[in-house]
Amino acid sequence: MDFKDLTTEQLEEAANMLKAIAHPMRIAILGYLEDGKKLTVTEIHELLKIEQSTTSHHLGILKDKGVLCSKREGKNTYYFLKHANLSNIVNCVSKCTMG
Amino acid sequence: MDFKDLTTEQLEEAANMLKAIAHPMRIAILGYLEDGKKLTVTEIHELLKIEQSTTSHHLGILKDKGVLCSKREGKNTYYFLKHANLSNIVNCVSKCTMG
DNA sequence: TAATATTTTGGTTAATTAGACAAATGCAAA
DNA sequence: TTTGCATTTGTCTAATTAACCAAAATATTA
Repeated sequence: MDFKDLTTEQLEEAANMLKAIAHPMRIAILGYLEDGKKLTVTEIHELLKIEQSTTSHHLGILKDKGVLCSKREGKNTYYFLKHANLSNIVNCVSKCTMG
Repeated sequence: MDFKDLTTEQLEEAANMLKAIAHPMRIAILGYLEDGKKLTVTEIHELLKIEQSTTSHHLGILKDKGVLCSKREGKNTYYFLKHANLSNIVNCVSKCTMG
């Protein structure tokens, strides 16, 4: 692939996705959503020990920018990765912080 | 790898790297630096048709957050990827904006 | 030394973002 | 319908970021 072929719109969409991911809490959230896992807002807020409404905000940002999808089932809303390979991004950048 | 094992510091470093990349111009810059390519500030500013000092600013951000390295040779400063696999990030997020 | 080319830094203003809280909405069971 | 749980939305202030321009710093050449 040749990135020089990306349009301005595609560059901005890509930037928006990365901007959505580029936050410690949101990276941690993605860490829990590998391999097609689906979690509710409450589960994530308990796992990460952050305010429930703050959790919802972060999930909303990730969904809005095309990183996550959500599906309501009864009282709960389950969140999960829109593209499986988005885990690679977190994977890759994490590797860089370790080596 | 288990992201739940990442420390707060590592999460923040990862977030800072992604934040540095998460900008249309900076994604475009990384697009030109695949495969170990090295380019000068002037070359990049001409390729992207943005102000020279703006280019330097963007490169400085990428270097400061550990995405790029630089090496001065004579009058010129060459910039290049610090980790080869950082191309994967741009690659991955670009794919998501195309399919 | 002086002049030129390349790059970095600093100052400014406008725009965006984070985090907290409160209020409102959606759903299910009694 | 009323109650309670889960989630979303709105509002606010503080902090961060972008882009431009001008000035300074670094290195080469005359």
